[in-house]
Amino acid sequence: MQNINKLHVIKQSFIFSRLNDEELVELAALASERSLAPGEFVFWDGDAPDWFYIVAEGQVKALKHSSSGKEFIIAFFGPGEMFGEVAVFENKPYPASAQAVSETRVLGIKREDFLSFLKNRPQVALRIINVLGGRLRDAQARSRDLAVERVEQRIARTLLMLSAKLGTTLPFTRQEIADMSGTTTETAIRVMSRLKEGGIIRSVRGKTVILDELKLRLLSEGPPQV
Amino acid sequence: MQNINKLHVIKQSFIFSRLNDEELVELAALASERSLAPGEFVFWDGDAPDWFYIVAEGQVKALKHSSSGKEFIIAFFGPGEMFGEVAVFENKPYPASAQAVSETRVLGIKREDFLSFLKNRPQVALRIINVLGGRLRDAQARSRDLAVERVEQRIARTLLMLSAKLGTTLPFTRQEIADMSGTTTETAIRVMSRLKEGGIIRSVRGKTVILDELKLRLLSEGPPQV
DNA sequence: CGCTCTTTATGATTTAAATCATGGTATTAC
DNA sequence: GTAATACCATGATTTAAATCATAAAGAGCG
Repeated sequence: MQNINKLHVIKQSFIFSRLNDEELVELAALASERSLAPGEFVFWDGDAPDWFYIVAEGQVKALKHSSSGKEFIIAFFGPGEMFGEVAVFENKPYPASAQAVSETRVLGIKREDFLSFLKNRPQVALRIINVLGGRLRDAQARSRDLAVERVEQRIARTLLMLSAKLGTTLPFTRQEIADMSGTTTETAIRVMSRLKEGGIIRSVRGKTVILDELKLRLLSEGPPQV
Repeated sequence: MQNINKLHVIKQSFIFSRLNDEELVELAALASERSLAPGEFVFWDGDAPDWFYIVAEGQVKALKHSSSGKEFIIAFFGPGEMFGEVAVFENKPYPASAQAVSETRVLGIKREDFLSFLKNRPQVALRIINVLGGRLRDAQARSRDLAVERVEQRIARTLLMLSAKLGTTLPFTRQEIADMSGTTTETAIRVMSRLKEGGIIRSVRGKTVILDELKLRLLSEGPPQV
């Protein structure tokens, strides 16, 4: 019944995909499922880190607000991806909020259950290290970009990053792209209008298709005037 | 002889501090020492990830350059801290350069040696997860700051972050603070001159002392006009 | 000791991007 | 089917911070 479904989800996720059947069953027994409507929050920035999550279906975005209330999107997570793990490992409040984008189902595992499960599974730990390493790399590259690149390049990089993960069709509004690139909606619209004119992207309401990745890459790497 | 020294360094580091004597000796045998003059590079952005490092003595900074050559300082590492690990785990080129700040000694362990050592040490893996988790949290918070906060607040946060790690006396020039905060040297000087006038910091050439952490925290959290 | 180099300082000017403002056009809601 | 809402678009204005320019003072060096 429902546990079969959980098994499937767990098996699908990179960090658990190498578990044997017995372990999968054990883990599935620890997991509870939760359904979320679009816009609903899985947890809020500052909540106690009681649960470790995997996306089963749909999409979750991690976001943080500035002191003045502006939103910044840290990442999107799709089926099979874990989130909330940093807080769980450190036993500190979640450092960001997690919000369902679409109709979404997640699997949650209680902090203690997860940690004790992990204690005897070095392979899983190594996989987690891999995932965290990759995210750290991305986060640092992104910091650098936000610190020293200008908007046009930041937006280009955001688009490239997204397309590397999701393919050439990106289901995001200008507002969301702005919130990922550290700029305003208006500026994102302006920049992307130019990209459209240049034949680099095509877009309709809430959806952007990357047409010319090469040009986009050039743009992201150097100022046009060089 | 020299191995005693290595042992000491390894034991000092958070991720290895729980190893037993036998394991420590084994690991020390794998480690080679390297001395660096101030300004010398341990590795460059893009190099093959052949070595995993721990700082033995001195200080190493991780930095990245923008397409236009501007420098961005990702982090400083002191004695007992690991660096270069992300590249080693992912087996991808180092994502940033590592440069000795002062007269520095590091211990290097070959990628394969380190990974096979790790395979049978889940406790070490869990510790690494902890460190990576903490760094990821920091990197994401920093991205948010760079994306949505203004210079004054970013600089305040940089100072707070540094003082949380190193104490109230910070051995950095305005230029370095600027490179960590994603701004220019002039702007960092201006902002810090104001902090000085406000009695929040005291400073002499290349050194800054935080006098009023509370005020600094207020400044970092909200716009003064509110 | 004088010379050079680095760090701090400060003013003037420019510029990229934010902000303010307004309008059109799909989509969804009632 | 009309109203309300979300998204895209563009112009005008403002502003924060970069850039350009110049200078002084502390450190290091021959």
